[in-house]
Amino acid sequence: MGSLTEENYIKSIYALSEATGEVYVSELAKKLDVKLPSVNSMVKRLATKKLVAYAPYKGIKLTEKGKKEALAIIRKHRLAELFLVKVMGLGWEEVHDIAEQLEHVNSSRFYERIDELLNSPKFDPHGEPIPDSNGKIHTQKRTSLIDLAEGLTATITAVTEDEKSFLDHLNAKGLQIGDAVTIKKRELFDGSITLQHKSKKEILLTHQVAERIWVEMTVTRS
Amino acid sequence: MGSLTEENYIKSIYALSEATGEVYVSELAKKLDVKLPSVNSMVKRLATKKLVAYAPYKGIKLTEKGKKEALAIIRKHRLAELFLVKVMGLGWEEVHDIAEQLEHVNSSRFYERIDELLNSPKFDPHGEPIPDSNGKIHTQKRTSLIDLAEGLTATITAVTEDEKSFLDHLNAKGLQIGDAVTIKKRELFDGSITLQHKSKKEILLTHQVAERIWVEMTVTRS
DNA sequence: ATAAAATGTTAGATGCCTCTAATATTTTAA
DNA sequence: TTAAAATATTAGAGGCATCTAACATTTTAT
Repeated sequence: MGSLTEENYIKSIYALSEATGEVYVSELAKKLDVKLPSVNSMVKRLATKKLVAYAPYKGIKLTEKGKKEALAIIRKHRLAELFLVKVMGLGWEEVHDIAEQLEHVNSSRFYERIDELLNSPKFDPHGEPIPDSNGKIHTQKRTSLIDLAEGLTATITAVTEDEKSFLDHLNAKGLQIGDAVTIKKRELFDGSITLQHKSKKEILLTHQVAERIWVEMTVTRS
Repeated sequence: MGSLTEENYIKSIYALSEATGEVYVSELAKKLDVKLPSVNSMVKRLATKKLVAYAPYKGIKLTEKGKKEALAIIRKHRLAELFLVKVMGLGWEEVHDIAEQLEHVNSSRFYERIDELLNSPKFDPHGEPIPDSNGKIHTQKRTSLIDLAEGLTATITAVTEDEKSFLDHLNAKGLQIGDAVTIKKRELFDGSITLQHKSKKEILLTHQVAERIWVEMTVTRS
């Protein structure tokens, strides 16, 4: 087990490499809110521990060992988020910061039990996949709001994006996980979508927002 | 908020001072499993932060500020233990180490919610009182197994002692929080007690063990 | 009352993680 | 193609938390 700081570096390197492939010292410094030399010396330490492969002036890459550690932390983070929402009844927009701390708890028993209580979930409340205990991510086809034709009804299952501003936006519109919505109108012009919500209110979502909302089709009986 | 290490020092100083009044550098070193000079320099740091009062070669005392911080940590520890047992279904003997980590989580929301879910509990699963959010401990008369007369029936509500060996001992005897027991026989000779348990088994407890078990009298209707 | 034992402190070093200031390399643009 | 801009590294220092070795004080027991 590395230190808390080390875990945060590993996690950030993983996240950045998922997003952009290569990871640079400057990006990492920005993400972790530390200065360049701090990153430089930490990356060197991580390299001696064989957690990253690193050559000066070149990008940073996680080794297999590093990747495994990253996935273990991400698993804990996402399990924690789901647990905070489903078991503890916290709002999806307020769980991220708590999960940032819980992800560093070192107790297989604790996370085993969370996994059991949640019935080995595959996605966290923001729609991100939860790696299994071996670090394997089971990706699975998912349908976004923008994939639905007009008139269809579906249930919101998750959202991507951890950002509080996004989650607050959805809350302000009155949307929650589990809500049933019907596509009222799809604007060809700007890709925005008008929903019919259970509250009977009509809700207008921009394309940018709608594509981040995952749904499950409501089965229509014949 | 102090560092994790600082919190552990504060907590240990509080625990030792509860047990013995005065706290000495050597006791603290033993409890925290570090060498004397480490304690010495940390205590000096804590003194400059006004968390402890300290004069060389004299004992260590928490200031009001230090005491407040200690009680906040203890509150979090005990809430966490109860939560792990009651909400997550973990065994009382396995929650201590996890709570040692959760007690450092910095989120009033998290602990507010735990407190709510547990309905503002007054005692943790080991029978220790839980300070309220102002650091006040509501002590309250409690009845131990050794206070009961023969023939009386009561329900186990908690135990003192955090030690795994003690908790394992009780588990081995088949005793759990919530179990109803009847006092079958009290030995004058050695203070041991024979219980009638719901499982219909008779259980023999030494005085030393029985006095650490808290019970609530079962109300007898007329 | 003093020597031995127990306890506590100081000095100086190390690892982790961060910083600023100075320098080096790589990329980009004139 | 070379100067400017962007990016990365090194050097050196500081705070936190720990250690070992050497020294100081207090307690205890003869």
